[in-house]
Amino acid sequence: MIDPAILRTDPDRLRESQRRRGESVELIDELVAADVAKRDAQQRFDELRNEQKNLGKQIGPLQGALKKAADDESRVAAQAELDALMATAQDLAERVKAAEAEAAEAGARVDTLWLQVSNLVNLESPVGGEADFVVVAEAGTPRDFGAEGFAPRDHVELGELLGAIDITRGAKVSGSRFFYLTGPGAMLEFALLNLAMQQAAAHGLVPVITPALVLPSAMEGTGFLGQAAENVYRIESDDMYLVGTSEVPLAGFHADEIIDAADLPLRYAGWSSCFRREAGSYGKDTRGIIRVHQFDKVEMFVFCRPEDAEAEHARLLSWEREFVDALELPYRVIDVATGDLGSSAARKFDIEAWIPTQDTYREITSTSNTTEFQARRLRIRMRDEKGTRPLATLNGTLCAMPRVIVAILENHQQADGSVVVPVALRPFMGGLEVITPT
RNA sequence: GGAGGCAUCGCCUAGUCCGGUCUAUGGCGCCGCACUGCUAAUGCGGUUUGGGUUAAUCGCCCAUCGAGGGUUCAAAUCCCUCUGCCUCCGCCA
Repeated sequence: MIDPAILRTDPDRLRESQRRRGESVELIDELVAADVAKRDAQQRFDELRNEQKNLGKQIGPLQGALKKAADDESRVAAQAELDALMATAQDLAERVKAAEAEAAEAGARVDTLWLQVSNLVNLESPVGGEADFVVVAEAGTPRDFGAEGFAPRDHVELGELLGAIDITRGAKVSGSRFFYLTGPGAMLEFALLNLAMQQAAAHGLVPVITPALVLPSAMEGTGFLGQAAENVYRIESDDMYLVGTSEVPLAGFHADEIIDAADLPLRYAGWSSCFRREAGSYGKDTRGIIRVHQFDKVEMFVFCRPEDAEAEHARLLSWEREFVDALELPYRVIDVATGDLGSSAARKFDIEAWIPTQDTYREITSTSNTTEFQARRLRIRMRDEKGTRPLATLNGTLCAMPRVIVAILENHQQADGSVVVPVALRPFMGGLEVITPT
C-alpha cells in the first residue's frame, strides 16, 4: 500500500505510476471519489457518536437523582425528564448504528481499491514491458565451446550422466515440473546452501529457517494475492498458502511491530522451500529444472529507513554479484522495466546467468526495493526522532537452487561430461574438484 | 483431540463479580522543564496506536482494553464466536 496522503496531495503521481506500469489509471479516479465518500461518512458517524456520548453522560446522574428524589412531585418531574432523554437517546442510537454501517462500508471500499494499486514505480526504472529492460552490467565471458572442440550438453543430460538430477522419477511421483536431486546433485545444493549462508553471515545477515505455509494475511501483505495469485498454491482445507519465496514469511516476521530506528537495518537470510503453480507458463521451459513447482532458495530480506532503501538495494545487488562471482559464472545485470516489476516493487534488478545450451542469459536472482509498500500492508513501522512511520523493505535472491545448479553444470562442464566444481564450493563438498559421470 | 486458566495504552499492574463517577489506576522505564558545583535525589508536566478537523501549531472530535459479532440509551465490564499463551490429560515425529 502507498501513503494515502499522496492520494489527496498529488494523485497525478499515482496516475503516472499506474500508466508506466501499464495498469489502470481509472482506478485512481475511483479511489479519489471513494476516499472523499469515506471521510464524509466517517465524519457523520463521529459527530453522531459524540452526541450520543454526551447524552449518555446525562442519563446516569439523572437516574441517581430520581432515586434520591425527596417528594413525589420532584420524582415525577425527574421521571418525565428521564423519559424524554431516553426517547431521544433511542432514536439517536439507531442513527449512530446506521452511520457506523455506512462508514464501515465506505472504508471497506477504499481498502479494497487500495489493495489493487501497485507500488509507485521508481522514476529511474525503464518504462515498458518485459523486453524493455536495460543492461546495467556484464561480468565474465561465455565459453566458446566451438573453439574447445565439443558441443555442450544441457543440464538434463549432464544431470543424468552424473546421477545428479532425476526428472523422470520426479514426474512419476509428483507430475511434471518436479524433480529429485540425487548424489552429487544433492551434495551440490547443500554446498551452495552452506556457501550462501556463510557469505550472508559474514555480511551480518541473520540466518533464518522460515515456515513455508502461511496465513492469508502474510500472503496479502507481501502483495502476492494480486496479479500473482494464480501462481500461489492454496491449501483449501485450512485456508493457508504455500509460499513462493521466503520473502513472505520474512516480511511477516515483524508484522504489527514498531521497531526502534536505532535497531535498523535488520537484515535476514531466509531458507525455505518455494512453491509455484506456474500457471500460464505452459510450454515454457518444459525441459529440465529451470521452471519447477518446488525448489529451495536462500533469500535476503532487509528492513530499513525509507531514506536508506536505495543504498540498501545497491548493497543487496552487490552481495548477489559476489555470490555469482564466487561460482565463476558469466552473467549480466538488468534493470527491470516498469511493466514487469510485480505489484510490490518500485525497482528491480535481475542477475541473468549465461546458459550455454540456450545461447542466452536466464534469470537466476532478483532483488526488489519494495519501499514502504509491504510495510504498510503488514503494519510494520519504525520510531525515530520524526515519530512513528512505515519503514522500507527490500528483498534479494542469494541462491535459488535449481537455476544455479543448471548454470554450474552447463558452464563448468567438460568434453567427457564431467563438471568442474567452482573453487568456492569445494570446501563444502569434501574438497571434491570434479564431478564425474557414474 | 479433551479439561481448565489467562489476555488492559513499552514492562508490571488496578478495574471485570454488581454496565454510567473509566476522560482506564498506580509503579517502573523513557522524554521535557525546574531546582542543584556535577551526578544523584526531589518536584512539575508529558509518554498506546490509527483517523478526522487545521495552512500548520495549540486545541477539539472519533475509534482503540487480544480479534470479530451481539445485548443495551450506554460495554474494559454482560453474552456468543475466533485467535494466542499457560497448566493438566491423550496421541505423536
